[in-house]
Amino acid sequence: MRFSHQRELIKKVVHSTNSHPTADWIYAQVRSASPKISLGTIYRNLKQLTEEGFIRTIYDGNVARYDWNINSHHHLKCMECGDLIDIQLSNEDMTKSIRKEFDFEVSDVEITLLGKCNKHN
Amino acid sequence: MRFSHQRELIKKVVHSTNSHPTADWIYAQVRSASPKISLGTIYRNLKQLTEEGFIRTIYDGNVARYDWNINSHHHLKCMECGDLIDIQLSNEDMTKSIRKEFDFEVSDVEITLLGKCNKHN
DNA sequence: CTAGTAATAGGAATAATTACTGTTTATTTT
DNA sequence: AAAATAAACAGTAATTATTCCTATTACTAG
Ligand SMILES: [Mn+2]
Ligand SMILES: [Mn+2]
Ligand SMILES: [Zn+2]
Ligand SMILES: [Zn+2]
Repeated sequence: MRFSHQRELIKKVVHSTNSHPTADWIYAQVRSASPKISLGTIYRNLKQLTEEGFIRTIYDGNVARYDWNINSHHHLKCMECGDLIDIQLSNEDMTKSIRKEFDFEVSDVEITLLGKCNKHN
Repeated sequence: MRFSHQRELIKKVVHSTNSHPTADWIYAQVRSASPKISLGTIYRNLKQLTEEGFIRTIYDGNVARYDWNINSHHHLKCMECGDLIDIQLSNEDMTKSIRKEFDFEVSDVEITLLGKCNKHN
């Protein structure tokens, strides 16, 4: 993977926020620093950055979001405001018991817990 | 919700398979019984059936899939063939500890475990 | 039967994402 | 350092999934 100014910017933007941004949001941010960038470049690089392990892609309903935090963690999704909140759940036990019971080799666990966050009490 | 022939067909198709079909697949099936049906009708009714609790909508990456099984359960997703396999995980403990720790009221848990199913050993 | 309302078909519109093409640019080779 | 090579880019078209709109059809209550 060759160096690219655009990719560095994209990486920086993803790493700058905790909000699990969409491609579109990232596009808007990167644009202010590099106005000629195209959305295709955003998507292409987000995919590359994911493949190289610099960021993670997560799915929120039917849109992709990007996460600087590549450590294994999960999300609480508020049904009111849509926020995704990071959460840590040990999935080692799960992985083991699933290998045994289902003969299925788990390599990644995607968990989203839907509900209401404390802003809506 | 008034009776509709089309909706009954759609419900029947979803209930006829364990494969967590997409709207498109359902469309193809329903079409053979009711060739004039439109994709809009499929989506509208899938949404209604979900709202009324006859089926569940689940997200597989960025496409919606539909599940006749409305009981709380989760899925193993094979990264090789894309199959979704039903799995039961008790999420009561999880829900409780999250209420305590995050002040977040969980109403639904979406879990997808990505990996390889036993077809690929 | 007739009015009112719910549902439909068909197609247009939108949103997210990917693919294509000619041009630019980083890196390698001379 | 200049030329050659190949990766990356911008711009745009195409695709895919989904929703929205409109005129038409079909139940249902009066
Ligand atoms: Mn996260
Ligand atoms: Mn299922
Ligand atoms: Zn919230
Ligand atoms: Zn498989």
